[in-house]
Amino acid sequence: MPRYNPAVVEPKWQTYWEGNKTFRCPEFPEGEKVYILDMFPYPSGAGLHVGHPEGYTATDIQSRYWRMKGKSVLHPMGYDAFGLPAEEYAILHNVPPRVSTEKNIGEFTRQLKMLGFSYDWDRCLATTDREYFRWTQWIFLVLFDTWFDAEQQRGRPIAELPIPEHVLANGERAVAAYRDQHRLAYVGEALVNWCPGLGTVLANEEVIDGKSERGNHPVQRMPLRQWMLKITAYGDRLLHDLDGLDWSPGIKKLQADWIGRSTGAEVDFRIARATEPANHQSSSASQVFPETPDANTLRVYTTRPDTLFGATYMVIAPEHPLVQNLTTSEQSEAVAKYCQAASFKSDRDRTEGDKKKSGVFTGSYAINPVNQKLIPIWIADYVLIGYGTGAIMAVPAHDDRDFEFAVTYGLPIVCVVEPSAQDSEREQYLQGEKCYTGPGLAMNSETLNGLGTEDAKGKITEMLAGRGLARPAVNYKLRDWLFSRQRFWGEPFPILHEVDQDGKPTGAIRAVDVKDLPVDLPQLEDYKPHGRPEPPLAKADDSWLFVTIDGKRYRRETNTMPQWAGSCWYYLRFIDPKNELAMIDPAKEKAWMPVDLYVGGAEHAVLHLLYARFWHKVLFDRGHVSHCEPFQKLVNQGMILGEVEFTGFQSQDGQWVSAALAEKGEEGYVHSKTKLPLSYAVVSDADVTKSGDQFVLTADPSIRIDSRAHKMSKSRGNVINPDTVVREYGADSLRLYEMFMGPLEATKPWSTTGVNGVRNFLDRVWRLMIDTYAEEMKVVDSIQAVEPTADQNRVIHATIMAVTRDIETLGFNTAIARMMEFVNFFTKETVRPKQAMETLVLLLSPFAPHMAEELWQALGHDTTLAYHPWPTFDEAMTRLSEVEVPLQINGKLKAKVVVAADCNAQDLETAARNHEKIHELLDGKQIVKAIVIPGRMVNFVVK
RNA sequence: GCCGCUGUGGCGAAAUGGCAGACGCAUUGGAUUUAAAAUCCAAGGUCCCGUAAAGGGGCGUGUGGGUUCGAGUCCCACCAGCGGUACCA
Repeated sequence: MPRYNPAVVEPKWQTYWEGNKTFRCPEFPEGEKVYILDMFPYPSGAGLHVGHPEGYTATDIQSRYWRMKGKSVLHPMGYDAFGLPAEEYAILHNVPPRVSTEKNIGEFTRQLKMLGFSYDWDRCLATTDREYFRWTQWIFLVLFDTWFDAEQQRGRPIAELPIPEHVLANGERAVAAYRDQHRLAYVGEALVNWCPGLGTVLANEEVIDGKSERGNHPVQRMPLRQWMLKITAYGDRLLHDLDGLDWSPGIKKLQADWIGRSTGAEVDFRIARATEPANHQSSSASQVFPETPDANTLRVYTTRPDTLFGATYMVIAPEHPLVQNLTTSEQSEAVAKYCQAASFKSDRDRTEGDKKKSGVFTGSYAINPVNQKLIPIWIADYVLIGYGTGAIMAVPAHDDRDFEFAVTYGLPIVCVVEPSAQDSEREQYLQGEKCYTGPGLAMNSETLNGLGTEDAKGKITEMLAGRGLARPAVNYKLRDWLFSRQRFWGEPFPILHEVDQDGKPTGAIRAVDVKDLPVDLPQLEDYKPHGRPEPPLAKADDSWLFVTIDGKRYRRETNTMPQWAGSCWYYLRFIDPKNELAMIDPAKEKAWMPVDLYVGGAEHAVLHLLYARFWHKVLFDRGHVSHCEPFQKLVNQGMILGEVEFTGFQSQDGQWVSAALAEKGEEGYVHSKTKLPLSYAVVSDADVTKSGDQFVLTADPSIRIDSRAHKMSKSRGNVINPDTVVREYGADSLRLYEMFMGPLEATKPWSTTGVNGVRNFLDRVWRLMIDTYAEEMKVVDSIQAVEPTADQNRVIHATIMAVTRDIETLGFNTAIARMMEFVNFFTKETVRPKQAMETLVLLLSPFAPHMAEELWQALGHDTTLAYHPWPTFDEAMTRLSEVEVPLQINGKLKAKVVVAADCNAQDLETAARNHEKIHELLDGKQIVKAIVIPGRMVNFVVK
């Protein structure tokens, strides 16, 4: 085999690895362990795209590297296969979801194996496997069996939930209902996102701009009884435990912002009734802040209690329970009209566009507890019923939204926080002409005057708390996780609803016994959604739907779990994938967890990672896992864009229009002056010239051409298929190219000539060692069993040092560059020490494993190099005996001098002064200072 | 609007505060070849002065300031592109 032919080499080694189970991972680590995990793919019908191998190659390099460093490496792969896209795909192709899913999994597996990843395939799993979702259901039962003890800040068994006296007094049913309310998995009436297009409800996280993330269908808000998971209980821990994780600050911030913890105070405002004097009460009757406000009290949440004196009106959400109560007869018509309009508005309408504030006056007033002033109560949809108390005190001087509303409706604006004296807009703030949201000194606030914002918050909260009118409060943007879906292709809930003789639910629920898990999906002819909120599982036969236990009749829960469920814990199952007795063997869990490196796309920054962390914490609280966080180090690979394209714009009559004149219109692009529609066309790079900092048409330089890479998409036709790349260049080239493109975390455009470039490098490596003219596999004659020269040793050791460091820091692009330099160097050497060649093969093996194995064999080894010790280096060998030191005058490079590498500062300075050119330049100048750094540089500061 | 990321040759990119552009693509020249492909070797930031060839000098990391003997790197302000997000009181 003379020439490098990946089409032969690659399948050969894939077969070898598979046949010898080269990458089988031991049950328990032997020595130090490392758990390297990819975000498992969703096996869509489209197959792997080039974004997948990017992260997978990065983890594969690390896995192979650590194996050679002697660690026990757990590196598994599986499939996240339940959920909407798979079901939509099955409907489209008119096959049962299980059939199409298994077919897609087969295709993904073929592609992953084609790329030579060193997974332990014996651990492969899919979330749709009955033996897998059995334990997903089991974990759901753990959630169902857990309540959150706010005092201890941890989840505890439901049996330990203290039952209040008054509940106990109401008997067994009341106690059961009380327990059900406190479970981490509970049924709640929630204003949900119902998506008729998909026939299911969606989590808040799955709704983008009032449309479904998947399919872009409109979403309506409607109240439905749904399974919820009490993730909010873990809000503080999910936030706090981010501190100890080795994640990028950006991702941590995304999670923190999503959790959205804010601190402030709840304050009660007494509603002014015509029948009682305005200052009837200035404190609550009991001097204790009531758990729930009475009908004459409007409770608000504020993060700025220091601005209470500036509260000039109040706003309640249109859905607020006090709307009726507060509306006076004169206002009732206007209020009814406004609230009705608000309820018909979709979330999209509410938030779209310029967000002009609208509202309506209720006719009622509240009493500001700090100064007894009467302030009007308004209704406006910029206040959300689902956050805080659904009501706010409006401080227009210090809140942008309140300011805008106050200006619209002519409400008073009173400045109570003094901006700094240096502020150029200070006067406008003080006059209430502009809104000041920063900190400052309290003013117009009686006893608070002169206090800083933080001090004022504390003081006023304390004062009002003493009168039973306020308490410190914490709020989260995070909402409880809506956990049920009305679709077929998901895990059934292991829950039974008791029914009476007429088949009506009694309200009692019970868990399916663990021994009866899994609850499998029923056989259904027609599992398609029908646009109504009853789940398709309700169409199952009675034999599936109804069960009788201990003489009681039950109907199964017919909702299914969302796609996130299976991906919340797959990393645990990889550790013990075949365990039939438990989710995981605790000893194995302890030995392998946590995940040491988790690599995947940033699109999972909030959803998957937050949900998985939540489940993990519950399992931790209940003693099933030993660490409180699952993923120690997280790295997000950047997106791979399509090839860079030059795009020009053309008007309807085919005339070129400069990109400078094109702007985005309602649909597509329009001419910025004439507003006529423009079409865009890809321009060949041969017709484009660079002019200044932009590109123009060579034929007409007045036409500017856009140059950029776009996201790969079917519609744009710029999708790169890994199969094609492997066929034309080989898997090793694909792997190497994706690592060479740039930093792992950066967004990078694809370049086919770039793939060709790394293939070229692999060819050079091949020719460095293999005699391409020989008939048989044979190394070149220049490879000899001799000691390397000093120069060769320097290159060898410097390369080992750099590649080792770069792999550990995930700097794969520079590691490859170092190996290229190595090859460039040794290509010129007529004698190539065998030891040097072996070193290169070992260094290259994590990146291009097929070629490395083949060369390793050609060099005379008869086993895989996968466990061969990683090359070591001697830093002393990397140093040159002489170095060239730059000489500067006033920081400007003027000359260079060659000195011994160990030359001390004094000798170096002397050498520099004696340098002919420097000597000349220094002549007649006064040297103020000389900065001399041995081995690096000399700088003379002169006057 | 807010948040985040990114601005370095024709392109992808390197560079513990110390020689900007390693490595690769594309380009150009040379060697080899009957020829081509392939391969090997070499060249190049830019402007100015100068020359047969040399050589010499200035300017260069989005813009403007600052810190420093010295800034692509640190600080401040701004601009542009990309991505995310949407009234959370």
